[in-house]
Amino acid sequence: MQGLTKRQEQTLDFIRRSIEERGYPPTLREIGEYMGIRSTNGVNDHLRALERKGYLRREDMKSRALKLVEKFVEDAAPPAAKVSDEDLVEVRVLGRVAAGLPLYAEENVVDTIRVDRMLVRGGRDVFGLRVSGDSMIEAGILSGDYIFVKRQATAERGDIVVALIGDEATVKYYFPERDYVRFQPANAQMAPILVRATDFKATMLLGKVVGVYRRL
Amino acid sequence: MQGLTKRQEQTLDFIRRSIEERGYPPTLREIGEYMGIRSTNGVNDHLRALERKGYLRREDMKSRALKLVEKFVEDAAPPAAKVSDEDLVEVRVLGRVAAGLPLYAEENVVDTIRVDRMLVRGGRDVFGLRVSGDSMIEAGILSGDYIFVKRQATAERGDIVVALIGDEATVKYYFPERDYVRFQPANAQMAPILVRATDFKATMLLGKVVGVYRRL
DNA sequence: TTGACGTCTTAACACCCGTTCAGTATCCTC
DNA sequence: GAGGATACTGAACGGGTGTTAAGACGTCAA
Repeated sequence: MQGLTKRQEQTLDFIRRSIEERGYPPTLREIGEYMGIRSTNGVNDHLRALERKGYLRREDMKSRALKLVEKFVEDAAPPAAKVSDEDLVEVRVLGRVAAGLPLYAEENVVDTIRVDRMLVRGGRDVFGLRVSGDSMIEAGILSGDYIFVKRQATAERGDIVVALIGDEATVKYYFPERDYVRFQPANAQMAPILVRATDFKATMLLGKVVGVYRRL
Repeated sequence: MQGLTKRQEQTLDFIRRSIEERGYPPTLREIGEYMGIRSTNGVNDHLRALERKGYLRREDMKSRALKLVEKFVEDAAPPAAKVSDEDLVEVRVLGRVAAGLPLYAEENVVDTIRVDRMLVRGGRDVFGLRVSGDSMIEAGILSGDYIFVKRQATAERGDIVVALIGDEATVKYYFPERDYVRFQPANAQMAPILVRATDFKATMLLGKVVGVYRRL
């Protein structure tokens, strides 16, 4: 009678992991989300079973009041690899690309996010933008993605850059040619933008894209 | 500067004891009752102070989501002045997808990176993987990208998931059909992988992809 | 004196969360 | 075939809970 079913064991495992990794037990709905159970009652059934079989204790009407019965607690000391704060970079998200924006305005900071330096190599002079449009879809940059841009006025041929073209910031491949600069979309249905070399000023280049992030 | 006041220390002690003795952290009102504070906001002030000084971590809008910062559980070394960590999530990068890997092996942690919670909504149960291959190229996931995976044993139709198929972890779209589960690549040149429903076990689903990162 | 900080109150709000009820379906055993 | 676990869905209810606003009081340093 003490045997657990597969689902019950999964439930118990999840609770155990939650306590170990987060420091506090999950709610019914958190368990349900992990297990793919839409109903809190479905989860409750599992908890009642675990309680009845002696693997778990609960207190009525309290959130997260789950306690594993001692003999089933695994005491595995997690290493908790510590990372120093010096590995962090603060990135200011300035706005949307291809949206006609005053990029340098301090007030325009939409958000500030922090990521590991490992992810945005290129030092401290990096800012973030939100992408609008499908012009770089074949380079794996979709509408809605965040891009991390290292501020620099020059770029290598073939880099993905953010450029200010006619008061609008856009993301494109950068191809300097003999008489003009070609800003090439990564989308077969879109034409490149050509800027005459004489019209091209370095200040048009806002920076080089060093990272892409997409939330799903 | 970083020292605790008498009340703050009492608060911290109570939280510590609550976790040790009951197995889960207290609510604001439980703390208030013990401390003789009638107002949840009074308690909140203490918690904010403890958080700011680095003794405690909290998650927004969650009940009992208190966690003692580990190094203060035992020794009382003063905390290094740090920017508030409350918005950060630690993600363990476990290895490469499509590379035949023992995913759960503790030794397999390739790296630990920290990103803002904003970027990986889905809580703490998220791990990272490095992508190999072009099977999801049309979904904007390229070879070499990092993906962030929320651990869960089920998924919705159309989700991008990480699944264990024949000892290999792969990233695919998830389409459950009547008699089988279809794992669909986002690449017109690749065929879907079909798994008979009778062969399909929930443990094959490692999680759902909640984020993509690419370093350029 | 002013200002920053710690401490706490009252109040209101909105979401979180466990509980319960009413079903459906499958599998197993007697 | 009846009965009993197991494993859910869906919905509703009500109290639990974190959050925020606005303010009061005292201490301590500038």
